Amino acid sequence: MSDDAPHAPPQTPPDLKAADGRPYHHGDLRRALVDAGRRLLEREGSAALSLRAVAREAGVSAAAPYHHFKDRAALLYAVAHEGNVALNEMVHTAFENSEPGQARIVKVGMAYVGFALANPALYDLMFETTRMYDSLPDSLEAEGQLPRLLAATFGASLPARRSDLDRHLAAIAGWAMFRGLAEVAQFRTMEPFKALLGGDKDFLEAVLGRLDFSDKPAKP
Amino acid sequence: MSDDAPHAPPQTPPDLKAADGRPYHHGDLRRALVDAGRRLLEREGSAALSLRAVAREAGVSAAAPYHHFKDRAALLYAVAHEGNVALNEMVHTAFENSEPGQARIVKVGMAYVGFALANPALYDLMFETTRMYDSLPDSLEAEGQLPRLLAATFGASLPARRSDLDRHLAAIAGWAMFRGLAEVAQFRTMEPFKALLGGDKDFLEAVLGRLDFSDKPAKP
DNA sequence: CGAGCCATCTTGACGCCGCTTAAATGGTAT
DNA sequence: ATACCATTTAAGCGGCGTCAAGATGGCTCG
Repeated sequence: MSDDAPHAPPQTPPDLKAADGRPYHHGDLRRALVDAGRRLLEREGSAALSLRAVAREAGVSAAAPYHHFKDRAALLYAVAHEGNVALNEMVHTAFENSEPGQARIVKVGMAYVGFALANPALYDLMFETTRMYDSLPDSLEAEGQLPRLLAATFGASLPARRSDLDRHLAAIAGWAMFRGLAEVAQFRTMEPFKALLGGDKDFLEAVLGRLDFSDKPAKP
Repeated sequence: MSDDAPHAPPQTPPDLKAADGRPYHHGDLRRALVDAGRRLLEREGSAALSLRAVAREAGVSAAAPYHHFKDRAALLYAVAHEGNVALNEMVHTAFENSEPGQARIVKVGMAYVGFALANPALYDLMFETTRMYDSLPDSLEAEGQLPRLLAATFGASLPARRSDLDRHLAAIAGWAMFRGLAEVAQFRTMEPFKALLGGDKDFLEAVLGRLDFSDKPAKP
């Protein structure tokens, strides 16, 4: 019933790498598996991300990953986590290189959606696993930081007198907008607009320009 | 190379049901399989939607579905399609029972997101398959009608003098907003807000109330 | 410096899956 | 009644996730 492992807990955490020196046989198989996963993801799409394929790609037996990942989902989490770190970094940079307000919203949004457009397979994977991250402890730095960044992005664009609830609702709406746009922007239907506006970048800027949270009460 | 079947083309289309009378052996297995799929979806989630499981649920052999669906994806399409018809109907009703402008945006949005909240597994499936619908011929009524409804919803809320491009961009932004909100609204993180505001309905209304496309040029 | 520990990795196996091929079945039309 | 042919079944292939048991080899401690 407790949160301990079923058998006697070992001295080293079970699925964390050795932390300083390189581990025993392979030389950090966990790292190699995640890298193999990212390679497979780019090469053949997220459907090809099987444990066996990843093990094959890393040159180990089919059961080897089970000493580093509890199951297939755990491996996907690990790959998606790296994506979240990268996305978080891009959004963070966009946040810091912009002034508060509408301009920042557009810049952060373009960073977010641009990442999804540049790494569609990886973003898909992150997307699929987000629902399950959501019910994990928030010890995952990158996953927790991103909502906070967005809250800051949208919250700060509101007039100072507005309530905390208003800020939160604005952040939620903005987050939803980014996620939705990241999805829709990949649709074939969008290509005419992209062509008309001169590419992904201008298309995103035009759509994000429609967002305005400047001054609107939560309950009319 | 042609689009004909590999063997001699039969008199009736291969994967459409018999259209009036009930077919040969089972009595409309295609219908039964889709129903079994929806049942399984609600009971065990979209991961359990295997062809074998659906066949088992319908009480036929594992290979039987292949005479009604080209592959697993085709079955998922069929189930998702029914979801799209239902969603389309709800959105259509919301559209007709509202005045143009901000009020309609909120009503249509609540219908859309409300459907996703009420049928999470089905919406997920629709969501996953939308990307592939997008590259299909638009002979699918419900799938094509929904974007048009949203375009009307957002386009009509713009002042008459605005350009067609503006209307389209507004529709895209709105569509993205709905999709994103349908996703985010299912997160555990949203529960405090829902509790604070008094439930799903008021939460959605509050967030959707943040959307404003009333008067904003496409290129500032 | 040698012996043993124990995490790591392999081998082999089980059940489920998507999908194919060939044979059986049973409405329907002649 | 009979022949046709769509429909369904039976059997099988390779791939998958996962587990149990054994082999391997780096690390630690005597």
